[in-house]
Amino acid sequence: MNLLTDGSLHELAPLERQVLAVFVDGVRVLGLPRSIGEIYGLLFISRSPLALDDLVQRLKISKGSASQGLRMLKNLGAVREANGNDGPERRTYYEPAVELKRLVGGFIREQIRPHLNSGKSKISQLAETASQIEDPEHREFLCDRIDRLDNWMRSGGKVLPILQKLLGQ
Amino acid sequence: MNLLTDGSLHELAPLERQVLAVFVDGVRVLGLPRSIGEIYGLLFISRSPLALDDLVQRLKISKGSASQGLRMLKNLGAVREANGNDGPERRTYYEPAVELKRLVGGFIREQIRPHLNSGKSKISQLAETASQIEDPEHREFLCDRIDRLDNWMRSGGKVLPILQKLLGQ
DNA sequence: CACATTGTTCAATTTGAATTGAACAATCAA
DNA sequence: TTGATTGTTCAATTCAAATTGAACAATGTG
Repeated sequence: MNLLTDGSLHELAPLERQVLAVFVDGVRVLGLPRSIGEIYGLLFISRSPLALDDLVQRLKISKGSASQGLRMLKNLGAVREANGNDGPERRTYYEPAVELKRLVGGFIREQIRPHLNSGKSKISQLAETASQIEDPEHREFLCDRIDRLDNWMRSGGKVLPILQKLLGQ
Repeated sequence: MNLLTDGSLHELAPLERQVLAVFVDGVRVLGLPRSIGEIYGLLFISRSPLALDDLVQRLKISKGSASQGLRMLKNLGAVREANGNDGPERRTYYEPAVELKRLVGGFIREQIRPHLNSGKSKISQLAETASQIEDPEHREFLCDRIDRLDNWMRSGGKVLPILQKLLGQ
């Protein structure tokens, strides 16, 4: 039990609620679940790192959600374990990564790249299939479209690192 | 009734199915509904423009879905009405916009910008609220974080047009 | 006009993803 | 060892978003 009055047991303040709202619909745009926004948002607006239990109590979510949410945020590199500030505490505390560069990088790596890659392999299959069409005119049309698709993917792949660089301040 | 054998009444060919699959999970990454991917995908891989009824029959979706899907795609600028190829046909036929630039532009305009804007206004409210916190240390912390949030938004706003330009070939 | 065709709207339903909660590890302390 | 604390897993449930389908425009045709 934490003896310091750090507010972990209180209800959310109005300001905190508003911040959470911003993050909740921020992550929805990115196609991530609401709880991810709440967890990251609360860490973002908290002065000291929080443990899983703090999240459960203050956000009124289940341990399961908190655990899974933290895992995803760790994978995204959006959250890290706070290195033990005082003695050998057992619980692990988390703090947010607040550099836009890192957040964007993690999102691209975890959410965008995999889709781009699986897309590319699907498309080379498509090209194969299309090249075997009988009717020459139809085949030409299909190959043309698939080629276009392939170019989209390439463009995407090229733009991502640039994007990352631009957002690195 | 179309007398040309353009395949509108047939089942989807394997190749078409594969293309749809690519688009379906393409749009899922963007947080758009599956039907959007199917509709756009079928238009993309069809040699001639299709009418609402063609979509209903070939994709086996309801008229409602097709209508709403086409509306969204029109708003995104991803689909346009095919200008009457032959006489005064009553149905309207649709064809896909295939320039990446246009697709990205529409998505940014319709899906990203609105969120950025509403986010900005929420954040200026937040800054207001935070500046009224009593405790100076806490206030400073909060203002700092909110300022950071604001910077993220600005960065986003600046990067979008660059992104658009980069994808314009 | 009556009737057919094309398309829209929106309440009801379905579906898929997020969340819960209970059982289960794992780690430490007495 | 037992019990307390911290965290994970996953089947069951809940919930929000997408889809349906039926009623309703709108437009053309004889």
